[in-house]
Amino acid sequence: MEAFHVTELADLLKALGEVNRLSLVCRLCDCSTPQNAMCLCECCSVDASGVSRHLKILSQEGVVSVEKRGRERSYSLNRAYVANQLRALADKIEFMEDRS
Amino acid sequence: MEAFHVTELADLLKALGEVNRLSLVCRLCDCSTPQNAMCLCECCSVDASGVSRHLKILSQEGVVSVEKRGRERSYSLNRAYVANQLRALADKIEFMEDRS
DNA sequence: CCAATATTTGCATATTTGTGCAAATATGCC
DNA sequence: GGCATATTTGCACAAATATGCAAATATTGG
Repeated sequence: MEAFHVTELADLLKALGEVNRLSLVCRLCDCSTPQNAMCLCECCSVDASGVSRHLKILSQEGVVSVEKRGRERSYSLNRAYVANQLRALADKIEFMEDRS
Repeated sequence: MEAFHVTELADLLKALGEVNRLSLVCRLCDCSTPQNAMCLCECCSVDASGVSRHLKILSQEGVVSVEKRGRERSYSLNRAYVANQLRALADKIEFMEDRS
């Protein structure tokens, strides 16, 4: 029985493993308040439509949450979720499972 | 000044974010001794040449180490390295940086 | 040296992915 | 209502990626 759903975890890592998306995530790391997409455009080298698509992928993978506010959408990091997933994998990798 | 080299970290995550490669990594997780490629073939749905290519990518990203032994190559996980990278990202994501 | 085994590489290919632009959509503001 | 702003979507396209097969390479063991 696999402790991980390999496919789902791979999807999460793939979402994080693109440089512009990871830049978006790093940018959101340092924001205490939710940010809209226009503001996030500045941190990566794609136009608004590209940012929109990247944020959609991050949202689908649970990396960010989006809240509609007027004509803007505010994005915020799901810090605990992402950190826990990464740490779970780190633990699996570092500490071999006991198979007694 | 960025604590992370975003590009390099993205490359690592991308290497891990493919389902067959992550399967290989998970398989190596549970091995106390280095494994050869033939043996690793069983855990993912690609032929030997595909496994060879995936292992090469993992090796280039520092995920696995390879040791030549006769006509076989033994692969082992760089547990500490990968775990530390993942935890560093987890920490950055979870704990917002102090900008005092 | 030869046969067997393990791995890599060249080639072709199908699929996915990232991207920009322009158009469409949504919504606030006057 | 009508304009301005924010975001999404359709389309086209180039580049990257994953894959299998067959051939090449490496190396062991007899």
